[in-house]
Amino acid sequence: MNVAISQVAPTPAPIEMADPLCLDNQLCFALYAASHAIKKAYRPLLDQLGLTYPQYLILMVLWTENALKVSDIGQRLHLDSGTLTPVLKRLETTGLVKRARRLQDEREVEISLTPEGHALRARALSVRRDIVSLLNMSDAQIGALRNELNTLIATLNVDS
Amino acid sequence: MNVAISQVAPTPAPIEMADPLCLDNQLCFALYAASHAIKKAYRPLLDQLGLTYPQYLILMVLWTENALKVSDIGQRLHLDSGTLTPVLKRLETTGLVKRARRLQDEREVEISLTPEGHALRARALSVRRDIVSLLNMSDAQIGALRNELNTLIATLNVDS
DNA sequence: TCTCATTAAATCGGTCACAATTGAAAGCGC
DNA sequence: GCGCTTTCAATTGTGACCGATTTAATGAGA
Repeated sequence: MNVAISQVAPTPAPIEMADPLCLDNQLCFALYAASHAIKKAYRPLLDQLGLTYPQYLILMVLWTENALKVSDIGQRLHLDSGTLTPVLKRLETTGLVKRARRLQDEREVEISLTPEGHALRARALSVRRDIVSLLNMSDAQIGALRNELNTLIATLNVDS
Repeated sequence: MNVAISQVAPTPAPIEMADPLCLDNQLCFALYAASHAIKKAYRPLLDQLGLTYPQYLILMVLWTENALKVSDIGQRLHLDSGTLTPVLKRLETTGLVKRARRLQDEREVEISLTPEGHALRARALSVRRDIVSLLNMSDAQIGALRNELNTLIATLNVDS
């Protein structure tokens, strides 16, 4: 499509086929770009809820299992406290979650939803519907792709 | 798995199946996690080359087409100057690329590889080989997944 | 020629992401 | 009790990302 360089090409070198370092041949770049593309698709919808994408993921965890330790959330999202702590503080500031040291073990901080955080779930459902319709894929296709990716993730996480 | 086509049982489902906001049911999270997992797999290998993952992507573009404008690189990687400028400056600092205003249009900055930048390509080839072997997938499987993702990216980028 | 709009890159502010370190709390072995 | 190690969250420093704005150069029109 837009492969043409506007300038006069000084080197008409023949394109090597299946260049192993060509961007278009990279699964890793496809993952990178797809991840960014979907974040970008979510942004305008999540903006209306006052959420960023990582914040939405954290809430999704909490909507399923409320009152988790920071490390539990981290285990589900594959993130550490260095990433989560500041994001959780922002969610606390916007009034969607509470953070409290556990009495039985003061090292742990329990994250739980406020009523506002709970209430946001309903609006998040419509966000998800909008995204699914944007994807232009059947539920089966979505599920198949998701499973392929989950297999890949498992492979990479085992022998890291 | 046991998604019943039949009518809903008299009792409301004890566990809601196919929770639409459950993390494990999200394609978007699978993409997010897979993207992070592959970045993590690259990190120890790229560390040996003194590169970060985005820097590696930029070099991959330049190994295919040298001497591009900032916006050309941005178009290929789906990134803007706000992201690229600082990364390109770091690549300049480490001596892998040069940045120079174009004489015929002083608004444009041309990015080109230094000899060191060119030389790094050989070592990058072995990085790619290591990653491919880690994936535990055939070339055909990798290509198929890549194509699925590229289709998804195209869909999302059209109707943004 | 002199505006005026357009374009390209850079800048700025805010948010993630992660490695490495810190500090506090808990558990242990004696 | 008393050290020693482990565990958990927080902190720090670096490097992306992106939206919005700014600055400089170009091009078009009156």
